[in-house]
Amino acid sequence: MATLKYSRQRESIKEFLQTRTDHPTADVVYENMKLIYPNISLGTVYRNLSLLADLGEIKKLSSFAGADHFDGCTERHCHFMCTRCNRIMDLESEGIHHIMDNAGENFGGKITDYSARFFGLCEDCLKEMQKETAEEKNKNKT
Amino acid sequence: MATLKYSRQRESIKEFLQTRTDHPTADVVYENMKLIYPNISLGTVYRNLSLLADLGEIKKLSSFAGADHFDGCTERHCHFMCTRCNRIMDLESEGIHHIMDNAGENFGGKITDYSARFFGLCEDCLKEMQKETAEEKNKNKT
DNA sequence: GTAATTGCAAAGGTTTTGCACTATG
DNA sequence: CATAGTGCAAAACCTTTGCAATTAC
Repeated sequence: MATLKYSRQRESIKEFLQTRTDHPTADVVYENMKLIYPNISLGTVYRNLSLLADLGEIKKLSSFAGADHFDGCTERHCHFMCTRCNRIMDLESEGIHHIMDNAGENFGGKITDYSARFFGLCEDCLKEMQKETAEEKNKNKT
Repeated sequence: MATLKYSRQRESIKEFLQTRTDHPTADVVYENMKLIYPNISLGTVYRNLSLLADLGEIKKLSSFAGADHFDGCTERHCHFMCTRCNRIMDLESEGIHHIMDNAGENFGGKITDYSARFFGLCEDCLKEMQKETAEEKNKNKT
């Protein structure tokens, strides 16, 4: 196995992800890294994101739409994605881990991990929608 | 909204997915459709998969790893992916739907759907691994 | 010095799209 | 005959990779 050497770029990428709660994509990480290292390349960002994920220091969130997202928080937790504004938010989910047991009950293999994602409207969009509905009603009255 | 017209290709794609339980990728669908329509194009397959998913007649399983997978079964259910052979299998999951309530408890928005995926070793791979472990032990003895 | 890491650019895999043509209703 | 759907090819998109130069140890 290759010995790990320090890299400023990798350290910055990790720190950046840890300060963000919005699960940025590789491209967003790249744009932000360019502010610190104007010559950094997208390849370096991808290589480091991949390496950090392998080391377990960040998490890669595949399977939302389009590009992968990255999460600086490595504790097992769930995500919510708003179908209106596409924001991805963390969700308290201690009480959910037990579904691994549920799922394993009628299953001959061995379940060691899971990923749960929730979809719907975030608080902000819910309010927006309610506002719009109210406006619709007013319009119909007049 | 555009009026829908019948298409043999689309019908075949839907039927094909309904006979399969292994969640094929677009490319696998394409290869199988070529047996029926030698001139069918990959673009047509993608367009129809996308259309069928929008109509709710199939389900798109985004990025487990690499290409998207498609599921002819549209009832809400969970999936298991074996980390050894990469097979994707359906999982009984009636008892899991309630996590939507759990997740909604401390959440200001509105949760309307979820997707849960499980990872680990499938029954076959579990047995393979046990066999290998046994062989290792024997080797060490002699 | 040796080997890991970088920047760059080219290539890879997957999916979408513009266009002229064909088939459905 | 109007227009949805098709095949083809090019492009778009996201990610990985080969290589020579740089940096860490």
